[in-house]
Amino acid sequence: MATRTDAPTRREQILKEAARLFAERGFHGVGVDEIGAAVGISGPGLYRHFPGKDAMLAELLVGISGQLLTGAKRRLAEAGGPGAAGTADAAGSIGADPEAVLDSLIEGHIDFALDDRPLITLHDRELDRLRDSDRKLVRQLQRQYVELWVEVVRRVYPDLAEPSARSAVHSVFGLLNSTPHLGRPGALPGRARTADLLSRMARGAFAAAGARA
Amino acid sequence: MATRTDAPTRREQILKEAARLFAERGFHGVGVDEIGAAVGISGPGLYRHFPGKDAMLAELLVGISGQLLTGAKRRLAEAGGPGAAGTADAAGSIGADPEAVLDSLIEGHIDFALDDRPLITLHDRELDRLRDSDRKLVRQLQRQYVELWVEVVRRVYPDLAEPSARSAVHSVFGLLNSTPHLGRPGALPGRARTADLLSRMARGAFAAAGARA
DNA sequence: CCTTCAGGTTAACGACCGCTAACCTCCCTG
DNA sequence: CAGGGAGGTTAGCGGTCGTTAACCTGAAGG
Repeated sequence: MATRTDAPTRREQILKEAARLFAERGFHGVGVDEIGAAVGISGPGLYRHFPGKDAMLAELLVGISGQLLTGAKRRLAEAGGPGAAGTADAAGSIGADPEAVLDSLIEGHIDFALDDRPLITLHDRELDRLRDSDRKLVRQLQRQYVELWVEVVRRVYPDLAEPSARSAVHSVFGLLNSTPHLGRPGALPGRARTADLLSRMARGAFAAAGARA
Repeated sequence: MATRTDAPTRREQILKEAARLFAERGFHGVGVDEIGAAVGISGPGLYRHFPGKDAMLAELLVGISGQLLTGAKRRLAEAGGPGAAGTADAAGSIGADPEAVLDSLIEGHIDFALDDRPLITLHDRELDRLRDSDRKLVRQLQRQYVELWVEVVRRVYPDLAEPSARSAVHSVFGLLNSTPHLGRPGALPGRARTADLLSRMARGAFAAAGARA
């Protein structure tokens, strides 16, 4: 996957601006004219690229969920190590150092939360505005992502019962997804420092959850 | 403050149902007719109790912020202990055991997050839909609440710089406010167990943030 | 040079929504 | 037993919004 250097397509511009506006004012609070204006065209011109306003939200949410899940699976496979390359199922490849895998998952989620704040906001806020089929798809991707985390967490903290582990995972998501509330980017003590703080807190939260539960 | 035993007034019914609907589908996603239907009257009947739809949201958000702040101040004063009753300013009364104060703040926030889930959802989601004056008021109350936490946290972890402490507080709010994602009430391992888990995780997160920062 | 098509434009339609107007009906009170 | 206010009702207005229709334009291709 080479790094993108070419200019973003009009479609991508639209998705990016729509994400920002939806995050700022909510799906119903943004009109198609505003989205159009944000990319320099006006109103109905959007319909050359998307069949409707709903479709933009759907593509955003499916993209987010898929990206999170894909990234997590990749990290899990990598952390399995070259020695475990032959392992068939991803779940089995958590391997010898589950703690490193958990750290990697945390790091990946933090990267996403810091780099795509509007998407993180949408991700758990506008899900109910989707058509039934899209919503089911997104929920399925989200559930897989959660279950992947739960498995890793339980590998690190075997005493943690599954319902508690799932609650803990959701809570840590809440912690990591708090980045939109951390002030405008620039008021932060630096991206690396913030990422480090979040990572330490997430690990600390899990450790506290897993201690003699 | 005696415990309420009398029936809720119509106004209170409306606010409760409006909070639930706003949390479920967003402020713009709910019509006044639906709010009316939820309390057994229909549409414009609401205007006998509120000057407009905006006013309902405003009252909800101001109420939430005020209630959180008031509760926190009370806990801080109580934890100051009877011996510190003469202390003038609240900030000065954190007293001998700041860790106990922090635990109390956490407990209070958890109670709120578990008992009033729709309000917690609204609290950081629909703030921008308010009139300017109301939004300023809510933000001011929220900021005071945050600053109160920051002071206590820095008392417990003196090595933590202020920006980091503020980030940590916001992150822990994210953690505690994740309760709406924890599944329908009943799928949880019991309220007390959930509260305990959240409390441990919050303390663990703060501890990890404060360790040699 | 003519055609085609991607990607725009403006006008306008139909639905919905917040809110007001006008009216009705108990229930309490002097 | 008047009467007045609290708390409803339905009808409807005005504005907004998503979407469609009809039209335009510049660049690529045979």
